[in-house]
Amino acid sequence: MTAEILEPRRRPTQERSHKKFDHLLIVARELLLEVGFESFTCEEVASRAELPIGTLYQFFQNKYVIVCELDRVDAVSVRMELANFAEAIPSLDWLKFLNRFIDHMAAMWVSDPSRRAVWLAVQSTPATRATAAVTERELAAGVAHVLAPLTPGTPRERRRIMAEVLVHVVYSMLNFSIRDGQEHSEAIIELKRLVTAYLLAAEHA
Amino acid sequence: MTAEILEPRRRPTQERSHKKFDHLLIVARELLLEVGFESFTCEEVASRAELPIGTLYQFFQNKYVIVCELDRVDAVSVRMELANFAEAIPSLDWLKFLNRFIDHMAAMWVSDPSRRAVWLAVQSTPATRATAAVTERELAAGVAHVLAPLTPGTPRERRRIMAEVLVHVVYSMLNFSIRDGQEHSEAIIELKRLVTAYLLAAEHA
DNA sequence: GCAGAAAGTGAGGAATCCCTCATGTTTGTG
DNA sequence: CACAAACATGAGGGATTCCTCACTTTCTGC
Repeated sequence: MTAEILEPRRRPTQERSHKKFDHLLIVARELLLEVGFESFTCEEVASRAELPIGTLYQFFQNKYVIVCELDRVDAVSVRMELANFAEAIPSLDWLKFLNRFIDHMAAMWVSDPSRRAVWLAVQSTPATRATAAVTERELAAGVAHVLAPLTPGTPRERRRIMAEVLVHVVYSMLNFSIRDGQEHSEAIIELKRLVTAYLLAAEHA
Repeated sequence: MTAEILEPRRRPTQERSHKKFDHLLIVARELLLEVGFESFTCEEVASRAELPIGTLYQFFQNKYVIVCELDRVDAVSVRMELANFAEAIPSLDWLKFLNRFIDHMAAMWVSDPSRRAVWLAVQSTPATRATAAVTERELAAGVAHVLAPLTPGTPRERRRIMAEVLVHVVYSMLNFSIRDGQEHSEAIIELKRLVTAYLLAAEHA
């Protein structure tokens, strides 16, 4: 049951294709936000990017690979933000830390709606879900790493699971908070309550 | 922003079509579990049901309507179970009540994997998501109703939101717990911890 | 038993998508 | 400078899916 990870069939080495590769991803992201994953086609991406379809297929076997790549890009960005936060914030008050980070994530999803579109896309088919699960687990590992010095009492394995649950719940509630096309900030408040209660309970256990 | 609800174009009144209607739904559910929503086609449903394609289109405009109908069926079943539970269990210990009900839901998702397939399907496109959101909100209203006598201190509006969050988180974590095609019971344990902590925190606030 | 409503049927036109592949061009390197 | 590797291109074959619509059959109520 090794998850087949969807990767671009080829990554550019030369500058010229590098630009095309990146441009395709930018256009793909816009299109995804605009039409949703179902109506998202490779042909339309190539056409909007004003690149021949053959060029797109040089890099991406199909649309699943494209959205997985977009998801990976977003996850990298989240991991970087997480690292920044972890460095900048006095590490003792980890509850405040998490709450702020959740606010930050929510702000990102609002300011850049394509993040949600990408997340929804990768969740929507078995193949992309499997790839996204790996990406999500790596992210969770990062979260566990940040949490480690702050919750020394928690066993390693337990922390791993908690981090995975946290990541999953945060994404799922972020999604929930944007139902009907606009932000519902109460949902974010509840998310913070939920996460806070969960972590406090774990600490006292 | 009134959500367009996907409904069958016609519901049977006569017995003969009633049977066909139900049979189509049964077959559709099997197919959905087998191939996933993307590869799920009306033609294949009709073919497996050994009914002409025209008959299917008598009832269902397209595949989105079919999965929304399946989702509705499942939601009705959950509401009934919820009512049963609410009646059978001594109502004082509502935490135990929720924990048991979550176990029950998990058991259902394990014993009937098509439930997850249906849930995933309705989550995967904008149109079905909107319809499913309505169904989910109705379910949440039911949960709020059950919770009401048990948490008299909580304001009505707050309880409504909490119920919606609960329902959303439970489904999302049920889904999480079945990653990779098999149950991960730790995830269910964490779900119960999460929900318990959330509710306790709300009670003490 | 009859009229009108409900239900049943399936061939087929229209519309996409997918993605390869044969051929030509550019770039990097020894 | 020459050769290999990387890159670029886009026409088109193959495969699906969608879903209507004109016509027939069955049922139901009076």
